[in-house]
Amino acid sequence: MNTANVRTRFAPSPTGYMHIGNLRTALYTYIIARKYGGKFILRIEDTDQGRFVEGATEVIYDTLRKCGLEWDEGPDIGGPVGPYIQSERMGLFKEYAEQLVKSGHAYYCFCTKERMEQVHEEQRAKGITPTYDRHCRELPQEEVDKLLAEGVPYVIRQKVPLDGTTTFHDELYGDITVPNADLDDQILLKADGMPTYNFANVVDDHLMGITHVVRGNEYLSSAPKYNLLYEAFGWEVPTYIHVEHIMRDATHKLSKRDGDAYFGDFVEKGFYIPAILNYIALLGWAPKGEQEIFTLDELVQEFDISGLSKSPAIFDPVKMKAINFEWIKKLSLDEFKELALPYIRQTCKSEDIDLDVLVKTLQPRTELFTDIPEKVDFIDELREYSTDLYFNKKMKTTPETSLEALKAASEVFEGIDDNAWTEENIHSALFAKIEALGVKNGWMLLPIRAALSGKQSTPGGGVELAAILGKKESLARIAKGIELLSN
RNA sequence: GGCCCGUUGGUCAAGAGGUUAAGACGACGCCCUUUCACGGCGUAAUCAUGGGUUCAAUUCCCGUACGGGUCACCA
Repeated sequence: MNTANVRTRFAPSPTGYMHIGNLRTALYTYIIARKYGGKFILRIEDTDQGRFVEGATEVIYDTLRKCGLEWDEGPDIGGPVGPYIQSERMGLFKEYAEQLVKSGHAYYCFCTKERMEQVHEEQRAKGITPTYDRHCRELPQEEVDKLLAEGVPYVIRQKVPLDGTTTFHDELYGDITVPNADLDDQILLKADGMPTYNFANVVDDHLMGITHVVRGNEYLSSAPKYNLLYEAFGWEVPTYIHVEHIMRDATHKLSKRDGDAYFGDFVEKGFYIPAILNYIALLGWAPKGEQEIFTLDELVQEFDISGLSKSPAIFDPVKMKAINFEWIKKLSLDEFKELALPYIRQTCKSEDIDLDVLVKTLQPRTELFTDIPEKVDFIDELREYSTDLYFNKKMKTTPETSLEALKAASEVFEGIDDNAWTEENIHSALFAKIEALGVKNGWMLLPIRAALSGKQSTPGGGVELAAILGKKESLARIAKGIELLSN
C-alpha cells in the first residue's frame, strides 16, 4: 500500500444523525490519515434534496469534534480543493460526463423513466435482474444530435464493456474480479444535469486527491464500475478499504429502530465519548497485542489495516459498558468528579456533604454516568424504610442487635469533634468501639449503613456514608433509626 | 434469483499446515469484604459442513449449507 501523501476523506450525508457504523468509518479514515502523516478531509454529500434536514451538517461537525476527529480540510475551514459541500460542486460534473461521451466511455440516453419502468417490469416478470437494456447505446450520431437539438431530455450512461472482466483491488479482500456482462450501464448524469452519487464520488475523490477510501461494504458491488470510470478518465484508482457492517444480531444491521444506533444515543445513555470511540474501533478491528483500552492517539499508533475484520460484527452493549467502565476507573478523581457532578446533582442538591468522599466511593461503582442519580438519591432526604434492612444473614444482624449497634454508634459519633469529622477519624473511632465491644465489623457497620441510607445498596459502607453526610445529619438519621427500632 | 463477500466459544476475536486453539466481555465457582461493587484466583464453552491436496488441515483447493451485501434518474 502506498502511504506517501495520504489524503483520506469522510463523506457523510447530512441526515441529522451520526450512525455508529458511520462514525467508525470516520474513525478509521481519520486514523489512516494521521498514521501516515496525511490529510483528513470532510466532504458533505448533500445532493439528496429530498432528504435535506435542517441543522444536519452541524450534527456532523459536532460529533466529529466531540470525538476529536479534527479535519484538515472541510466546508467550514476550506482548503485547496473546495468547495467541500457537494451541492456546491454541481456545475463540475457535466463536462466530465461529456468528456467520457467523447472518449467513448459513456453515451446519451433518451429513454424515459416510464420506459425504464416498463422494461424493468418485463425483466422481472421473466426472472432476470432488471438492468438497462442498452436501448440508446448504439444510437447513430445524427440521431443523437437531432434529439439533443430538439431538447429531448437525456441522461448520460456509462458504457460498460460488453465482455471481458474487471478486477479491482481492496486492501482487505484482495483482488475481486467480475464479468463486465454483469455490470449495468449506470446513469452518470441525471436528466436534471446533476450527477449520480456513483459518478460524483469518483470525480470528487479524484479532484480532491483522495488516496485512500474507507467505506462500508455495501459499496463492494459497485467498486468495479468505479474502477472502469477511473480507467476511462485515465486517473489513478485510490486504495480501497471496505469495512463490514455493524450488526444488531446475526441477521440484522444495527438500525435506527434499535434506539441505540446513533452516537448521540450513547452519550445520552451515559457513555464516555472516548470509550464509545474505543469500543467501536474494536468492533471489526483487532489490535496486535493484548491491550484493549486505547485513546485516540494510541489507536493511531496501533492501528493496522491487517487487523480489520472481513465479517460483520455484532454490537454488544454489555461489552461496550465494560469498556466504558474501564475508562471511568482510569479517570483521575478530578476528571471523574467533573464528569460525574452533573449526574450527582440530578438527585442530590445538598451542599452540606463531603463531595470528595462521595465521588471517591462512586467512581468504582459507576459503569455508566447515568447510574449515578439513583445511587445518590438518599442523600438529600432519608426515605421511609422497613426494618427488614436491619437483617443480615452473614453478619447475623437483626433489628434487636441493630438497635444496640446504633446506640453505640450514636455515642461514638457524638464523641467526634465537629472539626474532626473525616472519614479517617470516623473509621478509627468506630473500629475502636468495635474492638472494645468484641463484635464483628458488620454488626456495627451494617446497621449504620441502613440507618444513614435507608437503602439496600449504597455507594460505600457506614463509614463513608457518615463522612459524606456530615456529623449532624448522620446523628439525626441514627436517631431516627433508633426510634424506628424501638417501636 | 444473478453477481460479490463472509463463517473460530453466547459476543468481540488472536492464531497458524504440526499449538495445551490466545485474550477480553459475559456466565459459573471460590477468595477478599461494613452493603453493592472493585480486586484476585479458577472453571465451563469455539474452528458451519462434505470432499479433496498433504505424512499432517481449523489453516490451502472445490462443493454444500447458512448469513450478509448489491442489483434506482438514493446517497
